[in-house]
Amino acid sequence: MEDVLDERSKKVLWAVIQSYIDNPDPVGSRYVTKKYAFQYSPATIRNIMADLEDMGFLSQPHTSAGRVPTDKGYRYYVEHILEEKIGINEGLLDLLTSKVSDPIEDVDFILDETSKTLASLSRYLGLAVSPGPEGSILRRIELVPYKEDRIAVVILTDEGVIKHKIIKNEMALTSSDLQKISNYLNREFKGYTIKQIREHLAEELRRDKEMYDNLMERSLALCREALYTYGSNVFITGLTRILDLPEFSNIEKIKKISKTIEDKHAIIKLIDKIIDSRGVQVIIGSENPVSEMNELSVIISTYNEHDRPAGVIGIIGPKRMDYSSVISLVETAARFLSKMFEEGGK
Amino acid sequence: MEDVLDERSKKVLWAVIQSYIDNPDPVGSRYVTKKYAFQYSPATIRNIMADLEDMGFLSQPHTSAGRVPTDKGYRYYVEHILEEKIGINEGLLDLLTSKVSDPIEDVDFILDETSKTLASLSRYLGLAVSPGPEGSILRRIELVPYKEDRIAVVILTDEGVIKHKIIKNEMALTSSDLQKISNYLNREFKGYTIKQIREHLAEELRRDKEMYDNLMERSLALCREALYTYGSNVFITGLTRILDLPEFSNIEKIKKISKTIEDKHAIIKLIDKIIDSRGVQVIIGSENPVSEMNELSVIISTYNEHDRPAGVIGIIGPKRMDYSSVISLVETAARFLSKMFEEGGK
DNA sequence: ATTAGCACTCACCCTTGAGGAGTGCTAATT
DNA sequence: AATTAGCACTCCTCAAGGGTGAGTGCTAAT
Repeated sequence: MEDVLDERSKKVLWAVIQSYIDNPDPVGSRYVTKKYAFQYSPATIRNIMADLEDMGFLSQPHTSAGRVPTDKGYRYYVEHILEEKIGINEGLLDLLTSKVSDPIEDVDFILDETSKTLASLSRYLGLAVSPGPEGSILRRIELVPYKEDRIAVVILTDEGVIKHKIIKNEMALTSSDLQKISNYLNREFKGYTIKQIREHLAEELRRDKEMYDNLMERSLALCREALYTYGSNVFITGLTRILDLPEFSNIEKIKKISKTIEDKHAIIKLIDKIIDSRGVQVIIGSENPVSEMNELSVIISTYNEHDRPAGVIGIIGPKRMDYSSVISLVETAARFLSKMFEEGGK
Repeated sequence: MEDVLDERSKKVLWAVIQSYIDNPDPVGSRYVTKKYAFQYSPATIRNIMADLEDMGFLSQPHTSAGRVPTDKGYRYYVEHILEEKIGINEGLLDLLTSKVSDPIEDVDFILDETSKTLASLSRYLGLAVSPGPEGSILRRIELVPYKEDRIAVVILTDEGVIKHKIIKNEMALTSSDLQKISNYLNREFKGYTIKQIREHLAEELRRDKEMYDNLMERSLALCREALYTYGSNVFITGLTRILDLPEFSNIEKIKKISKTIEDKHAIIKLIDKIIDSRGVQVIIGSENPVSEMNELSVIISTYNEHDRPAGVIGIIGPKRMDYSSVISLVETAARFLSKMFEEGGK
């Protein structure tokens, strides 16, 4: 969006949004002059506001009400008015460090905690998505005999994700068979991403089944089955807190948001659509392709492992959120996670 | 509660509750005679209702309104009026079988699915709690070297619960050390419950540290650390659906219930308090020791593994729920799970 | 270019009053 | 003695009406 506003208009837009973030009532011209000590009279402000409305940055709920920011207004605010220097949120960093660093846990635990911490500091919803199969590098695969006719497959990746699955031991593999298969799989696939392994397996099996000896064939079949269900986990926390916000005094909105939370599938879809660039991204209201979230804003960022985007961390809240502090929270959390995985992967 | 009512009063109480379950408006005398084709006039019904109110089974929101069942009324209804023959819900059984049986999954997946299915059939909240450390029997413990200085501990229990934890390898154990330790732990503790092992470990370590050789000491320390976090998982699903009920048109109630859902700790406490007898239990409104749930009813049942209560399955809903069908759903789910673990444990 | 003045709009809140569902009581009926 | 009809009474619900006030847009003065 081009930077089309003069300084004075920017200030007014800023004041309106600031006031609206503070308190979701339509903002009047008189209030702006008083609260933000403008040098102009309410009448002048009214003219400016009328211009801003013409340009689509503000709107009126009804003729004789004050103005409310539009999505376009928020967008302009985020891009051109907000302070560029978004700092690191030290409080969040301290909290995360104290919560997560001491006992070394797996990724799901860390992400759940991060999501909760983001939720509690922002008072909105915390969101975290674990690394998907695309970028996760296999560290180790372990086959453990389990009960008479089953095998527990445990997959460990570089990020510390542990997935497990119990599969049927239809081929009656013995304990030592399993040992051999594990060794083979580890030798063959360690260091590849889950996605690569999947593709590789699909191809191998298609190409020529007879090419390999029996044990190897079994290994591949096992591995395929275990990797089949490998996907991202989504953590969304903080519903209770968000219900205190005045915009959720309306049942319909609560329903929408709780549906969004339960249907984590939609979130993954959203994230797939959105994650192309790195850094913190801001999705405001109707910019969101998921229509259920058109009344919400989403601030997300990828976090990296070895400079490769792994998963996503973010905050979901009302459109009138305190963008600068939320962006700083998300930025901080993303850096924290990236650093954590950097260290962990050494 | 004693069976203190004559047939006629029972019928009236039944009619009031039935009507109230159908539609949460206070029930009037005229409505009862019409809808349920009573042989008496509204005036007679009024007299009976006044008696029921004196006994505490009904109450009036205000002088000129109809009656509403009290918790005591529901309790009497459940104990003395409800059909005793609670059948198995075939639809649920079919659904569960199709969802859960085919791929052999671990307990957490099965419980999550069961909870979702209960939620969708009842239109209330589905609840499932995985087996805790008390009764879970260790099947296998596996130590896998993970990255340079860490070990992944994987614990498999009889029910198919898999817990994993990553711990620091502070003692610089080699891969073959780990192998030896696993072997030792499996030999020593297989067949014991997690709780027993915990207690055993605590005692061993307290008694005499020098009594054992170095490796064994290390094993025990590792094992202790890994078992430390072993606890029940709680699955609660179906929030979206429950918001459609008229009793949750009130924000305060939504807040309460969402708090209850997020604070799974409270649920575990509730369940600990309540689970003394087997079979389906009904907790109505204020009977619930957790005060946040005083406007809700909870129907729960334990499910067994080898005739030993393992975890809990249930439904949480408004007090005016259709008790007979909900009880039947919970009963069916509990039997299904018990059977599933019976087979799985063979 | 800015501002004061003013008529106008419209949501919000409060009051009022009609309507109606339901009750309790009493007296009549079976 | 139990049941029922009749009736006065209660009190919730809802819609209509009117006052209030915040806020606007326009015009004319500064």
